[in-house]
Amino acid sequence: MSNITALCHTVKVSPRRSNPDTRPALVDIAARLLATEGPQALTARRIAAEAGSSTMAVYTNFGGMSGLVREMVYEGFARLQTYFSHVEHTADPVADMALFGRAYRHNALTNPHLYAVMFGGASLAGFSLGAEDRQYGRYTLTTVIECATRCLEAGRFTTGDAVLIAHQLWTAVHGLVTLELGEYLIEPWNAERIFEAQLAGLMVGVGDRLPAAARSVSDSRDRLPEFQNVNIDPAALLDQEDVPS
Amino acid sequence: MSNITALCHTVKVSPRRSNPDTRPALVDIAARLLATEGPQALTARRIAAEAGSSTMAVYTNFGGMSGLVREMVYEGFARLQTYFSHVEHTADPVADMALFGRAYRHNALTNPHLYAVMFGGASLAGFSLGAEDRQYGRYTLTTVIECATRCLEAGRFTTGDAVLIAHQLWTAVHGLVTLELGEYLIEPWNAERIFEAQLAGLMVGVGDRLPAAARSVSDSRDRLPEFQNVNIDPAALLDQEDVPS
DNA sequence: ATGTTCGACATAACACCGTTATATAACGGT
DNA sequence: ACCGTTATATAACGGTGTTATGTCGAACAT
Repeated sequence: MSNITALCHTVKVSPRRSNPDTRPALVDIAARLLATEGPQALTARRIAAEAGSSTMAVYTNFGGMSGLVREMVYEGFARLQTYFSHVEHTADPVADMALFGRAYRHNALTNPHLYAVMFGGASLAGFSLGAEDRQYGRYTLTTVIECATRCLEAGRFTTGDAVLIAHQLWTAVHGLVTLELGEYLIEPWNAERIFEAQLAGLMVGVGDRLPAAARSVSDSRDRLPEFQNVNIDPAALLDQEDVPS
Repeated sequence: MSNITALCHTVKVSPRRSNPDTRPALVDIAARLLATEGPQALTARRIAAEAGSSTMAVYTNFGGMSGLVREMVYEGFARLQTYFSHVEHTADPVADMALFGRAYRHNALTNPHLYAVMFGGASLAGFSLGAEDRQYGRYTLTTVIECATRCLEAGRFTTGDAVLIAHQLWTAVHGLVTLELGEYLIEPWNAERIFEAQLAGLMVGVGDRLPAAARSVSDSRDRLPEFQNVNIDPAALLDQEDVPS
């Protein structure tokens, strides 16, 4: 009797919660393996062995390897967002804009494998992100869009709209960073040159005056060392909703 | 006796040439599978079954799957070079420059999987290109560098040098195309807008006057339909040295 | 013309991958 | 205390690239 009522009302009867420690531990191990040994080390068996459990832990906690690399992508965007949160609003919005580009590149060069999973992920484990996952990337871009808006309001940028300009910065820096990360494609010293030229050229291209743009880009370079001290908390993943403590 | 002399002189005794048809057939099948069914269909067993042979054919002809995808990369750069060879020198070098960008994007959007292998190849079959393979990409870029030189000589570009400008165009368009190919990252209509803005902004950013740059970019768009009729010869691979007939 | 030889190809096995079926054990609600 | 549900372990399945082994055919030397 009560069984039937329970079935009709709520089916939550008596589940067994998974060990709350294993899930973050798996993410942590996966992130470490990805950073230290590259994508080929990111296998279910390896991760399970490293965690002292079986491969089933990956499936109960993430539903498969796809869910785990999805978590990696979230982590990657979270780190990018962390860097973005460290660029302060100054009196020179164009310099702030350039600093966003530098933060983006700094994040990619600091976590190259993670960045590769974020955007080249279609190949890893035959996994590709869904539409809803992509929203994380677009949410990250809103910070840059706001900065572009400030540049437009300040009269520094005169061409295009804020969304378009933010996308221009994104695609340009992403292209450079991607080719920079792929070995033997661009020499490292050349990448540095191209990046600076790309940054200054973009500012001029969207309407800023050449001398002012050059000065802003130069100023933003002086603010780059701040990112060296940014503390990336490995536990500060985006999936904090199930890690309440 | 003569055995010893033969050994000392030339070791070429009596090899069995591999069937001259199988190697191009495998490349052709691989290219077709990649284009029609994507990277996950690019397996040794599948290719061998399609060719009616065993997986060993891949190893005798290419030394493994790595060699086969290397051939795919060559094919990809050859197609890009084919498109590049179709941009003619006009009186407006900036329009030619912009057309190179359009040719690059057209090639990537026409052969998306091939493009992904060319630059995202680190993930496919755990294969990454070597330094010598990368030279193909840089050779392809020389055409663009020459065009940038013409722009500089014409006084249209005033900032930077030809190599730097060509790299700026490459990285910018590559970044846009990469994000455009990754699904759900950029809306298609937005990609079009960003590309046009990227193109015009780059020209202005490297020193061209805004109205002239806008006109050149617009003119280059009118020349784009020529690429629709470009005939990509599937047999015109870069490894023609061993296909003498 | 004939024998020899060496490599291309086929078959089957190996090691590894992600995934899943099954059994067992541990937890939460009644 | 019981019982159901679910996490976990073990082992297996189908798939991958790769390799060992054997066969056979084509090209050279005689």
